[in-house]
Order: sequence, then C-alpha cells, then structure tokens
Amino acid sequence: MSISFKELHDWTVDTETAIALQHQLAPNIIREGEPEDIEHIAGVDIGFEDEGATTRAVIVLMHWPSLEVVEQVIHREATRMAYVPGLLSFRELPAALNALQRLEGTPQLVMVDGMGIAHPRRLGIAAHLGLWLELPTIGVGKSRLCGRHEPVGEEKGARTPLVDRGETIGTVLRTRERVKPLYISTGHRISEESAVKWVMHCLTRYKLPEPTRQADRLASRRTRALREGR
DNA sequence: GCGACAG
DNA sequence: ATCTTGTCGC
Repeated sequence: MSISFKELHDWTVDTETAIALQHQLAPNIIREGEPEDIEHIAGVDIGFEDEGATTRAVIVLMHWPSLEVVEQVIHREATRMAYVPGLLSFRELPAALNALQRLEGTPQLVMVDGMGIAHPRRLGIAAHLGLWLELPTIGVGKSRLCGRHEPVGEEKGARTPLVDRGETIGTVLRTRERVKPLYISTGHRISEESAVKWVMHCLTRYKLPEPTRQADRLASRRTRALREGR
C-alpha cells in the first residue's frame, strides 16, 4: 500500500519530544465510526532479534469473511530506540510502516498488538498508526498499560470496561475460556463497540483474533526456520 | 516520594 | 519483546 513517508527516515526523537508529539496528535483521533466495505483486514506484529538490535515487522493481509491469508510481508531493520512504557510507537512504528509500504494490497481495517487510546496520553501504537494511515485501527493488547477494571466474566465474550481518570478507554474482553482476557481499545476511526465486534468476528478457537494471531505465528515460524536452518 | 509500566 | 523443555489439564 502506498503511504506518505515524510518523517520516517529520521523519526528517532527524545522522550520529551515524543511526549509532546503525543499530546499534539491525540486530539486528532476519531473514536467513532463503523468501518465499511471490509474486504481485507491486516494484522501487525512487531518482534525483535539479535538481542534487540534488529526489529522485525510482520504484516498479514487477510480476506474477510473467509479469514484466509492472502498476503504477508516480513521486514527487518535496525532498531532505533529503546523500549519506554508509553512510547512504544516510536520504537515500533517505523518498521511497521516500512513493512506496510511493501504490502501490495490495502486493508480497510488494521489490528495491532498493543493499545489504541488505552494509553496515558490516549495515543497508543494502534492509535498512532491509524492516524498515520488514516485507516480504522484497533488496539489488541495482551496486558494492561493503564486504567482499572472489574474482574471479567469467565465465559467467552464476557467483557468489562477499562476506565482511566473517569474515562472509559477500552474493553477488557475474554476471548477464550480459561485464558487471560485481552485489552481492546479504539485506535482510530472506529467506535469501541465496533472494535470489540470486529475482534469477536475474527476469533476462532484461539485467544487472539486471526489477524494478529497469524502475524505472530508467521513471525515465530520464520524465525525458528531461520535458526534451525543455519 | 513510592509504585506501575503495551511490546 | 526475548531466553527456553517438559508438563499438567481442559
């Protein structure tokens, strides 16, 4: 897919600049909407190799509603920044964008590992990516960054709101029985309700929705093959 | 000042 | 995130 990459080549910034940028960008996030004419959904997964020196971005493009993988991209590049809670997007987005640029197809919805607006400054990696792509995005987190919530029901589909400073910023969702719940939050151009609905739509027999699960699976499979092959 | 802290 | 084998349980 074609994207505008103006600042991408020197995106490394210091902590204060990153935080200022988040404060500046967050107000532009659109927390409502119902993505339409969905034909393809993309899953984004970021991993690290060489003790963190290399960043690996995996993109999986999947057809809806068959959930069949139609395209995949694995991109590697030098890691730019260290991990700092709250500044994840500055560390992982460059690689994700370069990987997306290599994607031939274009998704109408994107799912990302991590938070959408369920972030201290309401600009988690999924929200930041959505703003950049101007596409609907959903944050699919495996653990909590901020906010509090009541215990979640045990049955699949059980949910409870994630609240921070009096504001509902996401949904804690049980995607499978006897497994830790996921933290779903709006990224951009989609309502919380719709975000949860799409995650549910993409669930099969696993904890993660297919887009991110397939991206994860592809990442570990290739990494393993590479290791065993040398 | 003391914890908490996506991936 | 990543390092790592087997093992207990639905």
